[in-house]
Amino acid sequence: MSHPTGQVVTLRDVAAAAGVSVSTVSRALDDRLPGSKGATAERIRELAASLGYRRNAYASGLRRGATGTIGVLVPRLTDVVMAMLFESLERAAKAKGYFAVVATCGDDQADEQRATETLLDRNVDGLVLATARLDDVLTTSLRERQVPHVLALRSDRTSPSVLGDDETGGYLAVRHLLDLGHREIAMIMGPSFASSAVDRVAGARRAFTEAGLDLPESQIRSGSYSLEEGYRAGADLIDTVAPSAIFAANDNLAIGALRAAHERGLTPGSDISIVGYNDIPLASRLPVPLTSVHTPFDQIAGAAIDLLLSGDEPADGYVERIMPTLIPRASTAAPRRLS
Amino acid sequence: MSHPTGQVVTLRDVAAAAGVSVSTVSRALDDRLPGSKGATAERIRELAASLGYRRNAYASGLRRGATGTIGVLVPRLTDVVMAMLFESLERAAKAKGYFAVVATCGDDQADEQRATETLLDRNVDGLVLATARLDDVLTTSLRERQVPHVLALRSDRTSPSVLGDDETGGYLAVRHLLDLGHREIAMIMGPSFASSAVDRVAGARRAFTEAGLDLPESQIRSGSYSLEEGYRAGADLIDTVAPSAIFAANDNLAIGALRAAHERGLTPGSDISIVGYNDIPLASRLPVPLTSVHTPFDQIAGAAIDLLLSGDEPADGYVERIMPTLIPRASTAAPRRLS
DNA sequence: CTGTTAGCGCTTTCAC
DNA sequence: GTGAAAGCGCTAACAG
Repeated sequence: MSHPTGQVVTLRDVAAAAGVSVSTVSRALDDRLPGSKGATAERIRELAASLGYRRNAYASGLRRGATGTIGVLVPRLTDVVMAMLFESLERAAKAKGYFAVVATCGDDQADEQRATETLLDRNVDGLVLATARLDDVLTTSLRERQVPHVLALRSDRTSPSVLGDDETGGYLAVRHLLDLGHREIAMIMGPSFASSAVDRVAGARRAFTEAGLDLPESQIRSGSYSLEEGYRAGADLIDTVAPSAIFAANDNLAIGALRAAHERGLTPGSDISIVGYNDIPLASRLPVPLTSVHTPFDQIAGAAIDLLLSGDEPADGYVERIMPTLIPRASTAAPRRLS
Repeated sequence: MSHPTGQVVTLRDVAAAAGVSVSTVSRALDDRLPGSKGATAERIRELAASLGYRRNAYASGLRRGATGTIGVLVPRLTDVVMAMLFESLERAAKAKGYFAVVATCGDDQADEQRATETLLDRNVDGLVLATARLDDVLTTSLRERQVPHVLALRSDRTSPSVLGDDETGGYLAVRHLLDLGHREIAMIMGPSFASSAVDRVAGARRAFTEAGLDLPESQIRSGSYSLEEGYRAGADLIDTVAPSAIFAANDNLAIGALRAAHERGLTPGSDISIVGYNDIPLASRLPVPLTSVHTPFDQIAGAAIDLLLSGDEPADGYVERIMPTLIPRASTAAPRRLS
């Protein structure tokens, strides 16, 4: 590459052109503190713009000790849920004058560790993690090292977190099925190390209990949040439990279950009801649109960035929960009458 | 945030601990040039590791004039195609010791411009763009400013590009349908500013011509690469042209068309055949698995990174094309006999 | 192979 | 308000 990071116009150039010193230019262009800055400042700013001056983020960051960059860690971006979260974080960060960089680390704890170091090496001012496990070790070390960080979507129950209210979401989903008249309800919960999965089950349980019913372990399948897992678990549940409805703790799982149902000749909505979670864009656009619990990613991301940049250190276990909404669609309906 | 970018251990600390000068340490830790570096070097490296030293990427980048960072620009990450490309680029970059940062810019040309400047402001050593238009203006300015860049997936026919062989892919898709016996084939092409869409149509045309057939404009719909577009176009084609098969230039479009077919009581595979493009993970896991043209993202990303880092400036119009493969699945079958 | 010296581009005291 | 000077942490000449 011929022309790597060769600075085009520097502060020196602007200073020379304006006939002032670099420090004056630096101050005139410093948009952090006061608003207006007198006449010369305005002149300098116009000059800088016309020369095409752009601040060198590295030099600036080196001196300031802060880089205006927020690191985001997600397991994968090919999971639309994570892509949506990142896009929301990117927007929220931008609105505050920050730039978001992302690293992916899969589900491996060692890779998570490595990816975090990589982000920290890039001098990020703080971290948003969507990878938290209930038994997380990484977050402990971040707290010890005093690295500013916020967990999003999933919590370890200790580091500051911004989550969807998963318990309520789980409750809403099952309550919806119960209201339709379903009694044989099974659940595909997702990975048991994720607070989102655990909390959604807890909410589901509450709905059952409230209706004087029970959610036996034999009707719950756990695993990852993948399509395959949904397919496997859905097939297994239909074959062994034959439920009239399935609540999947994630839209991917629900779509996998949809396929299992289809293979067995069951039509979603009429032969079997299926509820997903997150309301990814695809959910409403499937051949049979999927009932799902909508997660407000923009709100979660906004709150996460605010919390990260607020500067306060919240007490251990501090959590903000954003309320989800159930969106009923064609994949759920009253169960078939026994004939 | 209490403890922003406060360097923990610097070269000075390591130098002091080792009883040598900072430049000695800097050289011992410079993993760019020779391999082994004698005894003291080894000792220094161990010491640095035990002290937990991490090079400050900003200071290093400032001095070196290169930052080991590659900027990636995509329209959106919630499009799985773009997410797959980015994840592949991230891996390919990492394998070469680089870090990939991404920015999203939607389909707006002004936002594309802004996002590019943002990436350039972060001193990236080069850019990979998946946003190229046939009438692109941004790429022109990048060439003028001598910014090292490579286009991926889509080309402007001028800047160096690494693409799937879309013409061949389009040919394979239509050839497959023709071989099954289809004659009434319609096409949903995607955005006409994207070379991928245009080339896939060209390939499709070649297959038609070769079979002594024709692809009239009235059987082609263009628009975006979105699910909605697929739904709209699919519905319209079915209602007006009533084709026995549809080739969609993208899996999203195909899935949208699937919904339109379903709404009209048509079962994919038996009543209507549908082919997609890219073979996203979801394609094989739909209730009716989707026939699709597989795009090898890892190869494309690897070639793009290699080309970017090679340092040569390829001639205008230089393009590498990676061969796709057709994956037949249940969504395509021989047409219904006229009864 | 090692240390000294200078400086990447910017920000920030500190005087004026 | 402005400028001179120092320095963020690191690397690259240049001598030795």
